[in-house]
Amino acid sequence: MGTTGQLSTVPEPKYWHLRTVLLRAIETEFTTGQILPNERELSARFGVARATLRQALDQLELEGRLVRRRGIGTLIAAPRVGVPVNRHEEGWPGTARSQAWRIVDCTTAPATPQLAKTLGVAEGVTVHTVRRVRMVQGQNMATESLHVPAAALPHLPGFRAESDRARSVLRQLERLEVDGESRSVELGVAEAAEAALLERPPGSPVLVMTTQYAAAGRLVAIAVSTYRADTCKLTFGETGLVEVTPVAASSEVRSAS
Amino acid sequence: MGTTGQLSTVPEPKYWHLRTVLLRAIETEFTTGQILPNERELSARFGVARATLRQALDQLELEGRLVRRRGIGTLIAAPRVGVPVNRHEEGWPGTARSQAWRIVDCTTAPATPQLAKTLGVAEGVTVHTVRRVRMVQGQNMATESLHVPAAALPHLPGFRAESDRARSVLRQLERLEVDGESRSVELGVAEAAEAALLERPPGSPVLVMTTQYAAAGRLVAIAVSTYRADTCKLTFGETGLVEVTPVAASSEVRSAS
DNA sequence: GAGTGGTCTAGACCACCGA
DNA sequence: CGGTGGTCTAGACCACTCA
Repeated sequence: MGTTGQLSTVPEPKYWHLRTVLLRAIETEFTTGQILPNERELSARFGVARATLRQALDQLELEGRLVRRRGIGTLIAAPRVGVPVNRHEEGWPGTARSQAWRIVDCTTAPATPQLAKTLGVAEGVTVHTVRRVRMVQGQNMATESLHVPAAALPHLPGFRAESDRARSVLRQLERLEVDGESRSVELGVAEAAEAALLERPPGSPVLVMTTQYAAAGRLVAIAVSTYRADTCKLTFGETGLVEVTPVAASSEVRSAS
Repeated sequence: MGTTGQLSTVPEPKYWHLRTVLLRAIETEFTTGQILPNERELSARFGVARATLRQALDQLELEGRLVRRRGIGTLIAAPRVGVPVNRHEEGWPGTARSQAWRIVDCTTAPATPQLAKTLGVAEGVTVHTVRRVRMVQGQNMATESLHVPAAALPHLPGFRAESDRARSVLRQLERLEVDGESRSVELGVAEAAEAALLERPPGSPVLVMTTQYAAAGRLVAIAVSTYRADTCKLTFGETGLVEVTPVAASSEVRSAS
């Protein structure tokens, strides 16, 4: 019905058509880990400039279908890893498989205006910040900055070595009865610091998850987690249902009807 | 010497430095909706090729800071809109402000192999697919394909007009006691069909949310939702906590210490 | 050193928008 | 119409990896 005639639409850009062609090739003729022909050969084979070919590869990389390694080549990416982000499974310190998180550093400093506003505390109030990295399948998948107002942890022992203080903060947080959490997810790019921890170049796409933790009706902590968008699929499972097979684009599912 | 000190780190790429400079300018000298100087002037002003400038703008657009409109110019983007994705708030048909969803079409067809596998049904089983569009603040923010095996809706009335059938499917689904849902979120790009519905060019970044709905321990529906990544921030709120002020990159928060 | 992807250039033409 | 962003080209040089 409402189908806008394909007739009136301008010819598809070359790079988009290329992407589609390459995607089909990836799905039918290549397997995970395999190396594509190099960019100069591909661009010659398709009769386009290298920049145009790269535009197509950029798209496929954003979709998580390709991984490009300097000095090596362009590889078929493995399917994205489903990463659970439930508090009681993996998202909260000390619970279950918490060894997946590695503490990077820990600072205790007055809240910046921005952070104070986000935490709902007065500017300059002391805030503990624990930064850690999440490893999944041997890879750094995410970095997280956990911000906790010192006032929320009344029984924190005195000064210690940085790593000990980090552990103390996490332990104290565990003891609080966290009774609510609110999350948001949006697209971002990795700045220099995160990029280094994630072993990716600056500007790499990431999924930024912001989690607010509440205890006794008050906000006690905020975590800003940065997940690699190329290899991660965040999973919010209440109960373990069937595992999700990638359905690809919904339009593809539909178009098969 | 051969030492790998920070000294030897390669100079930052021009486009990345440009991005940082422009980001600072955006935050300090411009306000939402304002138009940046055009690309040719900016590239001249910074002494780089237009392609290099565009690479910087691409990054900022991916971060949701800029919107580019052909024939108009490059505008400062409004902050991302927090879009609730709770079943009981907005994510489920018929509940509360469901008028935010507009039905596009509805098909009833045998399941493709891929869809059958995802739904956990036999291939070729009849499946209803309702496609709809979610509007927020007057804009199309997401498209969704809701797949429901016909067997899960035993009391569906006979043949009807397409829009009536769509409504029947949604109504029937409401009556089921949905007792669990499992979600996943990953990065994707809009294919032609979604792109048109979202009023964006093909290849635009999107957040793909896949939701499995269970009733009586069985999987009764799967929804594949495609949210505009440029303007959306998905919010998974259990309880209405404080609204999340964008914390920006976690590293920025830290670096202020 | 040979081969790879990453960056950058200078220029061209196109599709779209508003006056 | 003139101005905007979108696409595409042909070429150059660099940083990285591996043999």
